[in-house]
Amino acid sequence: MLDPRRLLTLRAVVRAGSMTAAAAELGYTPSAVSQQVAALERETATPLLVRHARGVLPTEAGALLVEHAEVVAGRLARAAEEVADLTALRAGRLRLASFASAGARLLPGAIGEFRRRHPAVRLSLELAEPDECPDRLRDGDLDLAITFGYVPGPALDADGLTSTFLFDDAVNVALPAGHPAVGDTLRPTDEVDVATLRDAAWIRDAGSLCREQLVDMCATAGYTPNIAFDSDDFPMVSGLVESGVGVALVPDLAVHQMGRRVVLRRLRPRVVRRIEALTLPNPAPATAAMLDVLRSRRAA
Amino acid sequence: MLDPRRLLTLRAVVRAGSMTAAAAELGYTPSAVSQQVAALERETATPLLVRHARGVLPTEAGALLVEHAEVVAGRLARAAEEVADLTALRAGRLRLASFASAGARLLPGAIGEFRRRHPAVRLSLELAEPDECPDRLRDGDLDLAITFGYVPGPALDADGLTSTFLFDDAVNVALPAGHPAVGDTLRPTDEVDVATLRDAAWIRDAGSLCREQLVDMCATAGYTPNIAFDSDDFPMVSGLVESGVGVALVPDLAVHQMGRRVVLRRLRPRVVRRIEALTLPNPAPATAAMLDVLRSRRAA
DNA sequence: TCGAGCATGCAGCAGAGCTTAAGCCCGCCC
DNA sequence: GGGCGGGCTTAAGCTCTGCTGCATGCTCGA
Repeated sequence: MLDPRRLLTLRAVVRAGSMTAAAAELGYTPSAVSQQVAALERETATPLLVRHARGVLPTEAGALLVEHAEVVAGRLARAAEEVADLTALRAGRLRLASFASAGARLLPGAIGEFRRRHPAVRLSLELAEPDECPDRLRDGDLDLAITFGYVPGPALDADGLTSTFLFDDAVNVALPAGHPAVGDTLRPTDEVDVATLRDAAWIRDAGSLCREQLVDMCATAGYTPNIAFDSDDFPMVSGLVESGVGVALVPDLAVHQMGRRVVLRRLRPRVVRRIEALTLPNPAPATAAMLDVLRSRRAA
Repeated sequence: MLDPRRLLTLRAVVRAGSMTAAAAELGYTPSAVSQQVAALERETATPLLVRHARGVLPTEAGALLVEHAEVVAGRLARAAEEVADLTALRAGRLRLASFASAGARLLPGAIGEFRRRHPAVRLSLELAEPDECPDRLRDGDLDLAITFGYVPGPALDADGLTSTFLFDDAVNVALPAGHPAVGDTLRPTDEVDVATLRDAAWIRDAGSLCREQLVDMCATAGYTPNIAFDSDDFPMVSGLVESGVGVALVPDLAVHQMGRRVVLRRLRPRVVRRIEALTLPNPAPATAAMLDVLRSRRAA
């Protein structure tokens, strides 16, 4: 394969009409240009320029190479330009993933803000559970994932990834209005002790992290929960709670999906989901820009 | 503009899936490849690869650059290939020029031979007088010109060009059968002394070199020719000679265009046209190949 | 005949870029 | 769980490409 550097030098020479003029354009001495061309002629074993009193003219082979050099130069320029567009957020894509409740409550605002700032970036969003996100980020399937981890609870395996704390999402227990474990004495500000729910039937969020979290929480309180139902849909959970099938854990982010006859109370000991944005370290510009948006909205 | 070398390295890395594998392909150490990629990332101020336990994957910007690199690599390969085709005479063009009588007698055979040897080379031929050929060669309008110069006579201005002697084309005088300067005593092998044509009317070849040559020849013999007619068409010259308008100089190459009632005799002192092939020094392969053909036919 | 402009060759030097060696991180296997 | 191996990175050093500066040869125009 030919040396692209020399090919571009040849192009400059033919465009300029003389080695001296090309050298001036390229910021070299005529000697350097002459040597480059000579090397290319040696490489191709063909004369590429006919030397002239007033400069040089390309031979057939020279003209052929210049045509290719034009394409190469054009590509190099376009490549640089497009990468610059990418870094300046005048182009590019951002592939987001999030768990369902953040998708409904947190992201719409952030995405709106991002689109306002960087309208040229193509956005995509899909739902994904926290535990599948790290691998998909590492595989290059995703750029940024909104995940959560329970506190207390095991940390997510985010080795080699950068996690940005967004906020803590408090977890409530959802109870039917007259639940026996609650009685009539409950005041709106009261918390419910996990231990008092020992005999409750549980309606459990089917998300893998949430499944484990319920069991862990009850284990800490000294019992194994009686799980009556698994569901991944909060409106359905709401209906089940309302109709007295059982109680459920409902984080703040999903509260708006609960019917109004459901009673929501904080837990004691406190349980929160730590909401985070997960990215590769050294993220691409669009990803970094979205992190900025998320951070700025956390502050607000 | 981006460094094409580094761009191609990036391409190799992404294709290979790891820097180490790419280094092996390229014949470098992994360290060298890593430095190249790092330099490119510095140059573009953008991460191009995500580092992985089992190798690397391109980022969006990296994939973008690889696409461009593919085009560049393709062009470089095609360029090398096409130049190789040119040098191997599997492609290319050869622009010939010649004066009229060589075009009719010398070139058809040579061109046939050339086409047999190198059928892929596109040939073109145009008529051109010897004195315009050097400049057109130097300007790159022509690749090879068949020219002639009279001997004795001034040499053609072929500065900076290479001339290849082909053969000498003897010049005859064409006379009407019973021309007074000849009488009835002329035998077929006789020569005609230029001096004896002092009083002849001349029909002159209109080609610039030939115009001058007639005057020079007569001046050497001590007189100024009486020019009755200028023509650039040998059949017409033939007719004029036959009908007794005058005499004319006719080189061997044009003898076949003379009518059979015209008498042709060698001149004393001898006059020849030196037939040459004119090219640039260090000619392109197709041009060199045609020189070979011309030389080989000269030998035969 | 001289001077200006251009290409080229040579000597010399600077720096790009390679190699070697060591380190670190990650995943795997015993 | 700890050693191990594959892979990327960094630092130091060296090689060699490729540039500069200058002298030369050439052509053309005055």
